[in-house]
Amino acid sequence: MGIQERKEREKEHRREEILNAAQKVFFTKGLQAATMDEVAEVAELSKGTLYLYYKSKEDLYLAVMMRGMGILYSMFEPIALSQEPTVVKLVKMTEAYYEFFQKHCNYFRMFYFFQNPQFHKQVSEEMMQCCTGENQRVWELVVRVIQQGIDEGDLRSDISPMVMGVIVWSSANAIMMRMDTQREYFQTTMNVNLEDVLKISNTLLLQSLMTESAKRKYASLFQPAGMKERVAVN
Amino acid sequence: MGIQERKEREKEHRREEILNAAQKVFFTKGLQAATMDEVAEVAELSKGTLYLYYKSKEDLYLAVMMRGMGILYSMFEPIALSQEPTVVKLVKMTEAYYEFFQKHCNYFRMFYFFQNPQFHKQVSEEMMQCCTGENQRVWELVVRVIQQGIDEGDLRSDISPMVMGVIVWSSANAIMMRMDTQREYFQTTMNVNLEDVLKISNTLLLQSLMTESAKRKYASLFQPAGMKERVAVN
DNA sequence: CGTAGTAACTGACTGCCAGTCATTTTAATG
DNA sequence: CATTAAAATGACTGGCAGTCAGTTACTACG
Repeated sequence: MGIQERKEREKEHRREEILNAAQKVFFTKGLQAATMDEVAEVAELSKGTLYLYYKSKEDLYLAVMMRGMGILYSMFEPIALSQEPTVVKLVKMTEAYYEFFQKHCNYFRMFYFFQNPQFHKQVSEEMMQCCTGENQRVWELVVRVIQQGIDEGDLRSDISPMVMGVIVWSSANAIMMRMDTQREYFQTTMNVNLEDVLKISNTLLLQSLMTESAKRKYASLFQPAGMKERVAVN
Repeated sequence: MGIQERKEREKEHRREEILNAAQKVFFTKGLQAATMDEVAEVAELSKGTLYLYYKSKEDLYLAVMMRGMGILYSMFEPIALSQEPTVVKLVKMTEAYYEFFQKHCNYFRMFYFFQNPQFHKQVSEEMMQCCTGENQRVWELVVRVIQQGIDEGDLRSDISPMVMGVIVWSSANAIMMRMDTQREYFQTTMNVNLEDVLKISNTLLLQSLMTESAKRKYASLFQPAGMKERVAVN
């Protein structure tokens, strides 16, 4: 009975095609302005069919967002699994997240909505669990590296790895969100370069989480984080 | 001609009443689920009248949000103008922001939308400027205090006050947003208490922005920021 | 083949809501 | 009381998410 299996494959393929169409529309229009009619048109299907595969516009939106999470995971994984020193791994992971933000800005933007509780209400239970699961996967990667850093004595042992993770992640996230929405505003009206802000913030936080011995060991990593020069203008 | 003036007052009063009604509805339903019909009903006016006073639902939403900004300003101002040492002021301001978050959570939530570029498009130019102006007012208060700290030698001089402001503000904001949306999630599945995270994050950042002399001077301020105990469970 | 049965798909339709505008109400003025 | 301007109204429009009765395509079996 290869037919059942072929049908499964075709169904999966349809799901993907709908996702491709939705991605195009959401990327160009955003959640609000995108319409299911337009997604249907791009997918060359009727609107009704979309609802056979996804429960709502919001579910579809999250399904696209999950692709982004997958990409982020695939960028973090090789770093986490590499043989480099933990502190280096952490620096590389923050850089990777910034790279993700730059190269996959549209996915990054979708993460906004996941933060908004109003949005949560419009999403099906399953999709929500699916997302938190994917989220968890990425998160565990981060925490594992931090734990390793603590075990090796490079990171302080008086703060739990999860707490460290939340601190570093949240602040990087917040600054990148600002880059996305207000980069020019900060640049022109305040002469603040948000790329510098991100670098400085990451450096300060990471250093304050490191042990004294690690600071000495990895001092060279942070030396050229140019704070003085750019600021001196003012 | 006192009549003109009375009419002006009445008009202003109407505007306020509409705002009160809108606030009630937005606070209970959120932006999406709230309808202009409902606001009209609560305001005991017809829907058309709302549009004589506010250009759109989103404009009305931002008008309510501005009240929140005003409250925040009124909480920051006395601290900024007080005669206490700068480092103490900064600590108090972070505490004040947390207090704002707790007591005026509904306003805090509205700030989310202001961050979303998709939302911006639906707002009139005037209202947008009005908001950024109010935002600026609060911001200047923060930057002024930081500048003072630099001048007095308590804060490092190699990072601009604006950059420091963005770093501290963004990270506090991000963590409080998480408190609002995922407090239980973090508590139950990860045994992370976000109140601790906020405190630790603020402490770490503030300390890394302080000069060596200031760290010695104000060491007592940060001593009891209990990191070890709570975490030791795990 | 042909036909019964099922899975996939369709698009007209419903309900909801933001925003509009012709009409009505209110109130100031002479 | 008549005139006029300002304020308020609510029926209406257009657009969209989501539905469902009906159609089509595909498979299995006699």
